[in-house]
Formats: sequence, C-alpha cells, structure tokens
Amino acid sequence: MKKIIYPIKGTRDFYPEIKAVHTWLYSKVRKVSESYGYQEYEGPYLESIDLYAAKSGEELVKEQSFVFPDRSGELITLRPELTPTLARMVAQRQKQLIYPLRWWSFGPFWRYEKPQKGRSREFFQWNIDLIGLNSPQADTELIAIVANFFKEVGLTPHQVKIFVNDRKLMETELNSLGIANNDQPTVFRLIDRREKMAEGDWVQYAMDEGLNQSQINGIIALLENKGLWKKSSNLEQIFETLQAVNLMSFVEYDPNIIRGLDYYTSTVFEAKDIGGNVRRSILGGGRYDNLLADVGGEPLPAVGFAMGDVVISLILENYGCIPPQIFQPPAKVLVTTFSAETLLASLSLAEDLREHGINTFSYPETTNLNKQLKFADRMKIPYVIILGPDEIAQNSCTVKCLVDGKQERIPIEEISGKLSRILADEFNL
RNA sequence: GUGCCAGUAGCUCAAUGGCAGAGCAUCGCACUGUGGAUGCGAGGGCUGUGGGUUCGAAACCCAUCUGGCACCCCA
Repeated sequence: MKKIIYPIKGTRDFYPEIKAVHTWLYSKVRKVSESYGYQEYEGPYLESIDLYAAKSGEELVKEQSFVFPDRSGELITLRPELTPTLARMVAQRQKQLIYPLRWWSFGPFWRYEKPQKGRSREFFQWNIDLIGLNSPQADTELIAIVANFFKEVGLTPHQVKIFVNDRKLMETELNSLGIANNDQPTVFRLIDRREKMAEGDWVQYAMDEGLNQSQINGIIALLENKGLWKKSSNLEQIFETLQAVNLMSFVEYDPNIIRGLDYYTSTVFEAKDIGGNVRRSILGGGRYDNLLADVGGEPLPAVGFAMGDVVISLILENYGCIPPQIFQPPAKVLVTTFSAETLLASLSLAEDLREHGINTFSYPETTNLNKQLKFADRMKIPYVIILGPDEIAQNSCTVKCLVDGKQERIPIEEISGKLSRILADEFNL
C-alpha cells in the first residue's frame, strides 16, 4: 500500500464499527449522568496556557500539553483537562448560577504522551462535577455515579473497584510522623511509587528524599493500615452512605490512593481493573475546594471526577461488555435495481419508503441481483425488495427476508405499511 | 523524554543470508431473476522508510517512522 500521509502520532481513526462503540459509551455516560440530574455542558477546546499554569501541576502543563502560538503570538493550549475550564466558566457566572450545580461533559482532550495501550495523545473524557456542596454525602454521590456507571455497562465488583482515600487524613498522619506540610508533595510522590518499586529500592529512595528510618516505617505502617479510614469522619460517613445505598461492593478503602493533580483537597478516589490485566486507572477524581478561588472566583467547594475513553473501552472489550448489536446498518431495507429500464422505478420506491419513515438503501447502479443480495447479506441488511419487469407489470414488488430466505410478492401500495409493521415488531423501531 | 521488543499480501502469520509463501478475506466463473454452502480459477508485495555490509538481504549493521512493554506521568 502506498502511504502518502501518516495520521498524527497518538490519534485514532474512528471507523464505523469503532465509532459505534464510542457512541454507545457516550450514551451510557449520558444515561448515568442524567439519572442523577446532571446537565450536559461543554467548554472550548482551546484555552490560554495561563488557565492551567497555576493549578494543574507542573508536569501536565510543561511536559504534556500541546502549546503553540497563535498569529498574534499568544500561547494557546489544546486543553489537557476540563476542570480548570469548568472553574473558569462557573467563576464567570458565579452570581447567576443555581447551586448546587451538577454538570457533566464528554469531549476531546490532548496530552503530549508517549502512546501505548490505554494511552493516546488525543482522547475523550467524561467529566462530571458537583459544585457548591461540601459534605461527605456529596462526595458519595460522585462515587455512587461511578458504581452505577459500572453496573450500567455490565462490569462487576470482581472486575473493577473504586479505591477511596482522604488527603486530609494523610496530611494529619504524616504530620504526626514529623513530616511538615511543605514536604508532603514529595512524600505523596513517594507513596505513589511504592507499588511499582522493589521494597529495598523504595526505602533507599525514601532516605534519599531525607526521611529517617522511623518515618519510613511509619509511612509503611500507614499504607498497610486498611482500617486507617476509621480515623476520618469524612471517610466514615462516605462508606456509611455507600453502604446505605447498597453500592459498597464496588468500593474499598486504600491509603495508597493520593492522585497526581495538585488541586485535590480532601477525598480522592480512583477506579481500577482488578480482575484483568489493564494496569492503568480507569478514572480518578476527588474534592477540590480551592480551585474556584484560584481562578478568580469566590470560594466554592466542589467534587468531581474524569474518565478517559481509552482505558474503559479496553476493559469493556476485555470483559465482553460491548453488545454486538450496537454496530448495525442504519437501514434495514435494500431496494435492488433490476435493470436500466427499471432503475427509476426502484429509486422512486426507495424514496417513497423513506417518506414513510423507513430507512432504506438504494442500489443506484445496474448490476446483477446476485451481487446486490451478496451486498445486503454482508451488510447484514435483513430485507431486500426486488422490483423487476414481472413485478412492475402487476404493480407489485417482491420482498425477501434474508434471515429465513422466504419471499413473497405483494401489491406495491402495501409495501411501506407491511415493512413498517415488520420492522416495528422485530427491532422496536 | 529514557530503556527493551516488534514491523512481511486487506487480516493472522511462515520463510534466519540463496526463486517471498500459507490460511482466512477479496474478485471472477459454475449460477445473467435471488445472498450464505461447495468446487475451480485469478488478482494482490519496493518485506514500514532511508542508508550500509555482502556475489547475494525480509533476515546482519546504522538511522528514522509507527506500534507494544517497562519507566515518567496520568484519563
């Protein structure tokens, strides 16, 4: 094959069968979001780099964003995440919006990453946020939305799990080990890496960062204490509420969950594939009570999460959760063309069917029936209409069902009604 | 941005320095008013790209692109 122009590295082509999965995922995201009353919104795909500079974390802005000058020389960013945009949009209309505010979005984002499985440079994200409430039960609502999304797409608690922690709890505990708040970003990073490193290497790394042996032992004890949540009234209430709404089976406490973004202030959570081999996190979120003030608004508490489409699609495919019937031809009927003499009659009949609300393929070229039936078969079109000289002479047409192979000849004026009834019965159209 | 592995027909892969192949798919015919099945036949390749070594390279070397794995980071 001659390759002339390559696609941009890390982008994906959505061929119809892939686009169908994407559309299906979008519909599930919409369904779950709306079931809790959240409203859909969208921000611009281009933002000023200043919006992220303050709060998203050094790495995300400096290393992972697509940044370029516009024609006036101003630095423009292809948005790497949505939360700062949301904060900006809310701050701009802070006085006129109605709180608590529940918004969701599903749109494209860009990060300059090394592409590999589960990670691309152009991807979609589901963002959902609850702004204006500061209670454990508000955090629980977001976690419950995740659990309900998993149920909606057919994932089970044996396959995926939502791990929850509280940064405030960790801060307090680290303080009592004599680790000052200023040093905590380093320690958080240390915690983040523990699962990926050999024990000895990790201890050495911790000592290189200036921790003493008793602090290291203290941190290890923290991270292995699955009951640490009992020291946090916030987490206690979250788990109690999840228990009450019968969703706790999807949730687990994990003191190792810290999250990378700088703006999280308290509750943090992350969902992972525990039954399979996809190591990347499915989604992550938490409470960010300072961000509104940081982008110039009045202080407003907020909680939310983001889920990328790439990892979840992989997992859904691995677990066989994607229904095969989502990829179907939009039309269930093909009106064949018999000959040059009958071509116009066929096209006219097809147009008539469409006017009756029946999605219909035409075959706007004269070729043998063999080929047209084979096309219908391969496209999984269940019904074909044959309109040859015999049918036309009798003012009729032949309708053939490719599923059972049966066919019958009926008066032409009855065809649209008959097809409407059949399709309504079989496909609930 | 770092390290490792891979790239051969539309797809999955074989050929390990000596004529580039198989299965599936595609197309044609049997079957010009009827799809799937079967049989027969055909097309399809600058072996990711560019250089080098060699009498000879898909194979060995260098570079580069793309993908995958582990880092980094994260959706």
